[in-house]
Amino acid sequence: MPELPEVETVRRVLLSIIPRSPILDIRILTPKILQNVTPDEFCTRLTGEVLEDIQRRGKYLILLYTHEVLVSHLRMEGRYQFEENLEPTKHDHILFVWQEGILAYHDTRKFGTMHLFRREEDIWKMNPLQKLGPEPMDEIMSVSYLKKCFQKRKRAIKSTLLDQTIMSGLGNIYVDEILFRARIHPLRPASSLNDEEITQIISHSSSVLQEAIACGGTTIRTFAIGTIHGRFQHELQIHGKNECPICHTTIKKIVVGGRGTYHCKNCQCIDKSPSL
DNA sequence: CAGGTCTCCTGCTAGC
DNA sequence: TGCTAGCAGGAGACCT
Repeated sequence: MPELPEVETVRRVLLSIIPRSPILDIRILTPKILQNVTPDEFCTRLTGEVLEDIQRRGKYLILLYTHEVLVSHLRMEGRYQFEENLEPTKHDHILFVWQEGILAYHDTRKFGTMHLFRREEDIWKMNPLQKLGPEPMDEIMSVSYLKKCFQKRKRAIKSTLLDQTIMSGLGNIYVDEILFRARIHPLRPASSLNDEEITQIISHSSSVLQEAIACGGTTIRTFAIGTIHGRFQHELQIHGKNECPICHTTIKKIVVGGRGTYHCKNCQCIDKSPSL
């Protein structure tokens, strides 16, 4: 499933393959993907537009066209595929048509979303971007910032790190990896973390994401984004594993905030006393 | 405001 | 072999 590193990879690939010519036509096969505009409005406003740039914030793709901004979230299984001659299948929902070919938004579970804004609108003050917190590698990310966020939160650190309004970009798999590297139990109340542990979280969040971005960029086929296979899955230490790579204890899978959560009960102690 | 639960959706799998 | 119930999960809605 696409998380920040995958979205960043998609951003780079889309930048390289989307034609810099006017969109000739748009076909909406599944209207529910569109969040804040009608299908008619979406087609009218984007037809004739030319892509200028693509940005990313957290897991959102931000496509800047001449007069419009398309904000796309891939959720679980969303992906884009560009082909010269594309015959839509049952999971293709939105088609962007150029002289040079067709870009299809493909999403088996239809969880993905698209928002459309005008360039003059301040998208950072509107949903869904307005509530996003800083990314782990942003300058304003600091121990004092997170400490303040964690202060009144008694909920599990795992759930807290998945909250995109506090820190954006982390998904289920990466949070497990970060907490394992930081040796923090996923059920620890966020408010119980000390400065040293928060420092560890920031540093591992940043390094896990950057390693994953570096891996994601290596195995892309530039002609079809639907077939990205990142290398980072081979670097996972805890998520989906059976045995702890450090102490060889059997890894526990529990449910935290409704999310499958892997941790080593030996290396990631529930109380603060060091277990190594 | 914090936080828990439900919802969306469909492919996959465990169990019969 | 074939069927079905249940599960997975990001983020927003809704309730306490």
